[in-house]
Amino acid sequence: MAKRKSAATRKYWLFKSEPSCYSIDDLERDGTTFWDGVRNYQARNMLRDEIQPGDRVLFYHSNADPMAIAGTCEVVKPGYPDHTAFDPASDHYDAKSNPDKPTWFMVDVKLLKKFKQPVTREVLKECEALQDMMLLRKGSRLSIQPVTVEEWQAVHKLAGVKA
DNA sequence: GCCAACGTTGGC
DNA sequence: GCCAACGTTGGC
Repeated sequence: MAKRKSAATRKYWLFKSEPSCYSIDDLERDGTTFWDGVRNYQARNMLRDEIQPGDRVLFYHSNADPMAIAGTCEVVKPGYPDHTAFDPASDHYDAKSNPDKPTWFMVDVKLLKKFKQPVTREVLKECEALQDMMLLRKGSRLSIQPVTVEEWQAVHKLAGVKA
């Protein structure tokens, strides 16, 4: 699998997590983690086929107070089978999935930056440059979403951080 | 292949 | 806690 190394070919994404499940503070503690538990085919396809080492990720806290982009991370390992699907003890267990023919995939990410001031959903909604952002569309439930470079930059501007 | 019923997500 | 949007399931 070819690695993306240059900024020119880098892609940008947004990953959602409920902080009660896994937060940016957990990632700060761990440094690197595997992004398990995605059980949606559209998101799976991105994890398996599109997301590459060197790609950048906005870390979004969903179902939280406040809902916010809490920081960023970098993909360090491309898609590989999500072993939690085979573990009956896991919350993400999928009885129908088969280790010989994995259905669900995950990637590894490492923390890049925890924003000192998380960029809240409220602030995102007010930003002119983010009016088309998938995250802000009504009924948008995908937990893995593509982000444009312009959106990536706009979020950093709001965070007061160099992109 | 259609579609109603159901379960989940996630903002409000 | 509510409920709209969405994905999945299963009967036909």
